[in-house]
Amino acid sequence: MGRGKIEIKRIENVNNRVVTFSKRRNGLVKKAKEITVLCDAKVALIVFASNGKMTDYCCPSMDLGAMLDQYQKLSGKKLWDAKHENLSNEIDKIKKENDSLQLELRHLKGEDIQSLNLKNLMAVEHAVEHGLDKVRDHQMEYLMTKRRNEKMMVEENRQLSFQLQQQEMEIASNARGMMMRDHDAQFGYRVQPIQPNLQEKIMSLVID
Amino acid sequence: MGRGKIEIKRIENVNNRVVTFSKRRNGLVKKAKEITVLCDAKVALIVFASNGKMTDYCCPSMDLGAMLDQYQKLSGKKLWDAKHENLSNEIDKIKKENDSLQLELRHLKGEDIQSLNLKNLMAVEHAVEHGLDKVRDHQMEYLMTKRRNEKMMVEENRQLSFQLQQQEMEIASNARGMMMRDHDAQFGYRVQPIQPNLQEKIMSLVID
DNA sequence: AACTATTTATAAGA
DNA sequence: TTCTTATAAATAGTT
Repeated sequence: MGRGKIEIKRIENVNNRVVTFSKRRNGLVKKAKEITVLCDAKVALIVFASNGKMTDYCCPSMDLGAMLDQYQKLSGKKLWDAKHENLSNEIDKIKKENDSLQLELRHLKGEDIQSLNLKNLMAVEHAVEHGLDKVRDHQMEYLMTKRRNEKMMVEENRQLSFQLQQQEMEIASNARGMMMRDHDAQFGYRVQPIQPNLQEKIMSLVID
Repeated sequence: MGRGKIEIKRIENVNNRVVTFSKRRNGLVKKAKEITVLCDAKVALIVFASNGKMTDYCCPSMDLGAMLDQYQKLSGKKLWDAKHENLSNEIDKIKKENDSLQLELRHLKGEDIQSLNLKNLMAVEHAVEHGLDKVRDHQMEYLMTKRRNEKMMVEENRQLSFQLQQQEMEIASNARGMMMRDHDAQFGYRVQPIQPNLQEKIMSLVID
C-alpha cells in the first residue's frame, strides 16, 4: 500500500525505517482503537521502537492490569508469579538466617541452652568468655583514656589559673602604680579579679 | 475500506460485529507482525473478543514479561507492584532486623565495640556476664547429672555382678551335686564361671 | 510534514 | 466461515 510494494523484511535504510515505524505505529494504534469501538473488543497494545521509545494503548473499559490478569487466567502463562516466587523464597531464606541468629544470640545470653550438648555448651562458654574479656579490655581502655584526659585537663587548668592570677596581680599593681602617679591615692580602691569564680566553673566542667 | 464507508461506532448487528471483529483482529495482528519485522520494533498485543475469547501476539525478540517490565519502567505505572512491593518491604524489614541481630551478636562476642559508649559497653558486659553465669550453671548441672547417673550405674552394676556370681555359684554347686548323684565323682572336674571377665567389661563401658 | 500513486484492508454480498 | 469484489484506508516513495 504505497507507491511500491515492499517485502516484509527489515528496512535497512535507517531513515526509511524510522519514518515507516512512525507511520505504521500510528496506523496500528488507530486500528486498535477502531476495533475496540466497532466490535466491543478489549485491546492492549505496547510498542517499543528500536530506540527504546514506548507507545501504548489500552481500551478504556479495562485497565492493563485487569487485562493481564485475564491473560494469565486464559493462557495459563505466568507473568509475574516467577518473580513473586523468588521474593518469597528470599524471604524464607532470610527468615531462617534470622532464626539461627536469634538462637545463637539467646545461647550467648544463656537462654535456650537446655538443648545443647556438652561440646556446644563449652563452645558457647568460650565465645562468651572471650567476648567478656574483650568488652572488659575495651572498658578498661576507655576508662584509662578518660582518666588520662582528665588529669591533663586538671593540670592545664592549674597552669591557666596560675597565669591568670599572675596577670591579675600585675594589673592590680599597675593600676595602683598609676593611681599613685596620678595623685588619686586618697581613694585607694582595689581592682577585683575579672571572674573570681572562673576556676570553679572550669573544674565543674572537667568533672562532667 | 470496503464496499461502503462506515462510521467508527459500535456495530449493532451482532453478526456483522463478529465478522468484522474477526477480520480486523487478523488485520491488527498482521500489522503488528509487519511492523515488528520491518522496523525492528517490539510489539505486544492482547485482544479479547466480546465473547471472552483471547488472541495475543508478542514479538519473538522479547517475552511478554520483559515487555511489561520495560513498560513499568518507562511509564512509571505499576502493574503487579502492589503485591510485589509488600514482599520487598518485608524483605527490607527482615534484613534490617537481621543486621541489628548480627551487630548485637558481634557486640556480645566483643567485636565492633569501638563505637559503643560507656553505658552501652556496660550493658553488653552485664548481658555477657549473665550469659556466662547461666551457661556455667547449666554446665555444672549437666556434669552433676552425669556424675549422679554414673554413680547409680556403678552401684547397679555392683549389684548385678553380685547376683550373677551368686547364680554361678549355685549352678556350680548343683552341677557338682548332680555329678555326685550320677556316680561320676571319680572325674571331679569343676564348672568355670561362664564369662569370668564380665564384670571388668561392664565397668569399662560405664567409665566411657 | 505533505503529497499521491499504489497497495492493502475490509464491508457487503454471495 | 470463506470467497469475491468494489471501495475505503493505509502507506511507500517522493517533494
